[in-house]
Amino acid sequence: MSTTRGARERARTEVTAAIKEEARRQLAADGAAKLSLRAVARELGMVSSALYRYFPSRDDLLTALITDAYDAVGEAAEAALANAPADADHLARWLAVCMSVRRWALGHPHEYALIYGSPVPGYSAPQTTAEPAARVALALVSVARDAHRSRGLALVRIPGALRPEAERLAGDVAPDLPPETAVAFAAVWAQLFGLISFEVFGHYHRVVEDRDAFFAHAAGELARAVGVLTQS
Amino acid sequence: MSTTRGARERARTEVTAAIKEEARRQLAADGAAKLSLRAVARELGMVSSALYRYFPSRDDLLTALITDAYDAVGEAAEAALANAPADADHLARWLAVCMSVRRWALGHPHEYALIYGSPVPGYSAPQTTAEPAARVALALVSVARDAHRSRGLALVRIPGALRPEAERLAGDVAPDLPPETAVAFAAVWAQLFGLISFEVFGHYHRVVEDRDAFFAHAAGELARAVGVLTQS
DNA sequence: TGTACATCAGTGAACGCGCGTTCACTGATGTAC
DNA sequence: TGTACATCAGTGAACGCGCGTTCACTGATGTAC
Repeated sequence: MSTTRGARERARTEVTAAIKEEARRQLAADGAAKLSLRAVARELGMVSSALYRYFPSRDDLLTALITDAYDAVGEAAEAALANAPADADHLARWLAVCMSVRRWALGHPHEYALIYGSPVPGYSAPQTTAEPAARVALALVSVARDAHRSRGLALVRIPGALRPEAERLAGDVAPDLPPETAVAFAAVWAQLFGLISFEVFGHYHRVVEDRDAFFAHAAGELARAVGVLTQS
Repeated sequence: MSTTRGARERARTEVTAAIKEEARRQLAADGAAKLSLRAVARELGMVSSALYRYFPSRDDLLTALITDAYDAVGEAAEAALANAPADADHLARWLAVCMSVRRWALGHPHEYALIYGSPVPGYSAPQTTAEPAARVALALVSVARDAHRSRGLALVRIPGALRPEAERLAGDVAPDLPPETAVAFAAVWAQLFGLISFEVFGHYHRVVEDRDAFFAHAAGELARAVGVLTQS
């Protein structure tokens, strides 16, 4: 009984996955704006109206892709942490996370653009995406937290005007970290994606050539900016 | 003769400007992907085919908007430099440039997205856009150069692996600056737009609240990262 | 185990829409003699 | 200064296309008794 009922459900999740997979293929080919339910259905050999059994509208399909993309890059970041060699110090683990995010972005430029590029016009992400969106940041925070615990986190300074912001931010995100670090962290978080976006979106063209070395160095400087040090 | 001939030409530039203006309005309303020649023509009371007297295709109109956007933000940056108080030190001038870019971005989010967001799918910017695209970076470089001339630029360090990249980069962009600075500068350049993009694209939602103070602090840290100091 | 009924995936046709681009044309504005 | 011709902006119709979404339907799969 549970197996037969499972059969229908299994079919459903399989078709849902196939739809998303094909949608991702088209995303990679033409970008988010041109993603079309009809084209996806066509490619899957279905009639376009059949997709409405799985996604109530095009926007819902987009939302699913966005959530998946956040989860994918978040998973990459978490895996980088989990797979770091046992003797890796805080800086090495920080770099591993940054590099895994960059690698994912370069491997999935259109999915990256979907979540870190221009917002899709007329579309506003529902609350649901907030949690997966935080995974990369949380992976980095956990490195800072480990460093803090083992006295490997240098204290950074912030202007007095940012004190209240720092307290609030630390309270929301990482109550166990110094508030100053939380502010530096937010800046570094945005800056990391600045480095990656410029590379993925083509702004390094004719500017930065040795991109691996450049990124490694820049990501290391970001670690320094939040106070993550080499010695563990 | 030159006045009459000027009349036709003046009309032409006026209509061209009106088309771009309306296109920018629609860009702000619906985003680049939905920019439509027909809608622009309709709004201007023209027939859609008439636009082809001014722009040979939709892509050419987009290119014009992109060039204009780069010029607009570049002009904002240059104006910030030009209007800085005479007694402003290097750091103050650096901050003025950064803030003018941010202000422009927040005031023109869709034009900003056009140039610093996801690349428009199927569209590739012609060489023509390269020069206006460089204006913001050049304004910042000029601050660093002034600082260097007046011994207000601290030397930064880079790993040996980046030496060749640094030499090449400095040679291309700023032969009068130390190569190490050129590398730091490229990173800071990408990071500045990371800070701005996250704000414009909504990633600070429920994260960073006091955005003015936050940006001012972060931009100051970027100055430090390239070695631009307070004392002039 | 067998039958009556409910659920649900997928069909096919249709609605109404907007798009980029081409083309032959009209009529006004500019140019050359 | 006047006239013949060339240039050019703008028109209106048309081509061919794809889109999101709705709706009544068929037929297979699952459920309850």
